[in-house]
Amino acid sequence: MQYEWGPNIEQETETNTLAAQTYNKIRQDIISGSLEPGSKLQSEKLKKQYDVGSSPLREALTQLAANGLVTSEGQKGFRVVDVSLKELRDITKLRMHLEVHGFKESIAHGDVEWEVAVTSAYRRLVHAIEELSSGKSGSARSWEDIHRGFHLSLVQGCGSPWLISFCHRLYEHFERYRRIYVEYREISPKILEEHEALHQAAINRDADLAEKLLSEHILFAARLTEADARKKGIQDGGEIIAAAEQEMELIK
Amino acid sequence: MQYEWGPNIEQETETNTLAAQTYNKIRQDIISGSLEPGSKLQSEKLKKQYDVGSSPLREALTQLAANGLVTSEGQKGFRVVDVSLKELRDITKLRMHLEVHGFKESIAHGDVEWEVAVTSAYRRLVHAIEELSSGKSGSARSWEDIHRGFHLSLVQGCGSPWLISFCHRLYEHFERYRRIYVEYREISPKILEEHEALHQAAINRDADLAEKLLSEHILFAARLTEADARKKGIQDGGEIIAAAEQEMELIK
DNA sequence: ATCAAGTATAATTTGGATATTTTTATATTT
DNA sequence: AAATATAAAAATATCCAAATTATACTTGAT
Repeated sequence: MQYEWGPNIEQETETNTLAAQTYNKIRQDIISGSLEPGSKLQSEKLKKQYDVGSSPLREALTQLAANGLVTSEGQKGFRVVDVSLKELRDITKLRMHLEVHGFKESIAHGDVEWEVAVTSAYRRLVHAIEELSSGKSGSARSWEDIHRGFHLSLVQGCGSPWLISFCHRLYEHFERYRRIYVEYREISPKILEEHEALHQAAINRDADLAEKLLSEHILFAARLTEADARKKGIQDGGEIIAAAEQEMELIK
Repeated sequence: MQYEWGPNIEQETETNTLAAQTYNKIRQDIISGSLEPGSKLQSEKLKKQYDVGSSPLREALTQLAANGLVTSEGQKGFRVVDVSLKELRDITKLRMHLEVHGFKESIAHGDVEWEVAVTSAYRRLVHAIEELSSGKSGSARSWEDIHRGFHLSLVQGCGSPWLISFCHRLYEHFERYRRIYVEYREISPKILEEHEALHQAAINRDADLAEKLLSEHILFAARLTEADARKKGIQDGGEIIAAAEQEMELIK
């Protein structure tokens, strides 16, 4: 969150403290699902696994806890935060609300720098899709990073560092659900089309279209995730109706 | 953030770990302004001041950094996060956006428990005002806690733990600006009236009125804070127009 | 089966070791 | 002589490993 130099991408700088490196590694492992939801994070095991001492590890876990990827109870250590359909829906609704708001603000107030950033992110996305479909997977950044980069670029121009940081956090948690539950599919032409449309809406500054496209895009991803999560037997939060779908009605 | 037991007040449980206690103390001191914005947080001094060792202190600071009250740069330690009019406006806009949204959601979906909670929070507020104006200040909870309790109760029924947690964080940061800059005034009858109106709107489930009242309430507080901040020479973020005021136009 | 005491395990904290940054002093160049 | 560059010293952030304290488990008695 910085105001002097304008809105920025949340620091991904390779901070060299052990604690920061460990934070990134564990974060990756939680989002990718290799550290399972609800599982206990025992310090001794983690110290061996990530080859660090107590202090950096503890610092990493504390940070993760503050970001909501880990829970920390009293004197009982840390756990990977649990998952539920209820929370998936909550995250989805709020993502729709905030990202759409941020996107429209970007469209209203974003400067040329923002347009350039969106286009760059879009080009990287296209490039990554081409590489993936042609087999060679050797891109520097991962598909996940590039995809996140595009979505966050849309709100990057809104002028509100706070809103941007909230969108980051929500995206991160949403991504965890997707990576845990959605089984890999070929990247369909539909994906490319949707992102192209979003890019166009941004460049054309078409706020209404932007709202419609982004809402649908997020909701579609959420539906897919929820469907696959059900198959794999995620615990239901106890509700029947996907509240996010109601929200959609308002848009149509 | 918990889904099993429904929306809840962010844990204020007296966790007994030293780190948690230290976190609370430093947090208080930052919000109250006794630890000045931008000032360096030197570990040796803090260790003496709060009478703790390195690890709990570091843990507290790490947590504060993740919550945005503290910045931590590379190997250069921690600082109290700086203030600017630009950020005050950002927080204000987003608070208006999110708290109003949460309040309306509470009105739409909140159950009886929520109504009870709002009324309780309101009664505590009235009681506190009476005590303050009659001189005896011996209430258990501080005025700040009670006031925060009331405002957060309004969004408590919205059914979205994520939205609630965002409102918490924004309120916390907004409160810091207020406590640092707004010079103490008698609690005017206006304050009591405004909160009574908010309470009534909640109980009557009047969403439109709720939106109007809460927007105005937040904006009024922001104006007051900004005015006093200018007097005391806060650094301006470089903008001239209070963007939040535009938002108000939409409501009228 | 339930409870209590004792043991084992694991989280938290302490205090000090290591590595980095900042400051100060000295030397070199313009 | 002033300014810049280099090197030593001080300050301070980060990290580790041992000591402490709290929780979880086991065992034996009621």
